[in-house]
Amino acid sequence: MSTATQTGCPECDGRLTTDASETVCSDCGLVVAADHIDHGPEWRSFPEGPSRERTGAPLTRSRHDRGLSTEIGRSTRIKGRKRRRLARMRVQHNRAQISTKRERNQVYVFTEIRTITSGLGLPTHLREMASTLFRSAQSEDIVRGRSLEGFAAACVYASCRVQQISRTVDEVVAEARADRAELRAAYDALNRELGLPTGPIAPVEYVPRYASRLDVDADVERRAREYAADCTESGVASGRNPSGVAAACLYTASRDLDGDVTQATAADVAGVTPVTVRNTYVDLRDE
DNA sequence: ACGATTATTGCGTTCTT
DNA sequence: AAGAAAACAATAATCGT
Repeated sequence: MSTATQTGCPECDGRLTTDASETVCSDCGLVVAADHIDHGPEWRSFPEGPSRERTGAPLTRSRHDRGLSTEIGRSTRIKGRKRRRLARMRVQHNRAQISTKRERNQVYVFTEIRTITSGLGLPTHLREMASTLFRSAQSEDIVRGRSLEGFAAACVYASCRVQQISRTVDEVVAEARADRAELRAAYDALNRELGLPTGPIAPVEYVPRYASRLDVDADVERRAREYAADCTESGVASGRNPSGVAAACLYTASRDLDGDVTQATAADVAGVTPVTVRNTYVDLRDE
């Protein structure tokens, strides 16, 4: 799903490779399609205000009923038949609560998953996978005690990992209502309890996207892809942040061909530091 | 919880203009 | 000569397992 070859690039007739969010020409680097905007849930459609939320604040994170629930009290002053009727009502009410809580959580998480996936320009099937993942999480009872926001983000991130689609944690968090810690807590739980088949993502998967952000020539990108493949081969990439490796490959390629990419700018698009780029660059050279 | 990678910071050096 | 970029080093934070 990561590499589809169809008709040629409108610009130079080169090969088009499609990653989850962008269709990029491998020869000239032209980004053919990169639709990131979704006109989904309404709070996202309102630009910056004091708060994007239209509803009030008292929704507590990580309490599964989100702070909104109704209890039927137990009064000692009511006796007899009336009392037993109340007890029955309480039982039924609570049962109803449990199922609707789940549903409410689902609706909430699904909409959140939707805004994240569309913000990242991820395809529909990935969104569905993320949603399914959350259902599994619910039925395995691992949601309790962790934030729903974290799960929404984690389900998206996990789906990317499983499907070898290159998105960093930071990129996901940027679109999500969760922070890094929440994502990780949920992601760890997901991995532990569900045993996801998540391999590391190959650095080469990051190259096209970063290449277009850096606005480098097509031959630089092509060379960077070769370097990325080498890194995976030779073990330079193993154990390292694939995003950083991709940045180093782009830097090296650009340097080879007298491009103007500095370690700092390469590091910047990949969300790593120049030091990281430099270290991988050195290792890449010595191979 | 551990070991390895990465971030951060600061600093003397090399390259560019 | 001045400023930017690349290099190096030490410690703190974070990641993958």
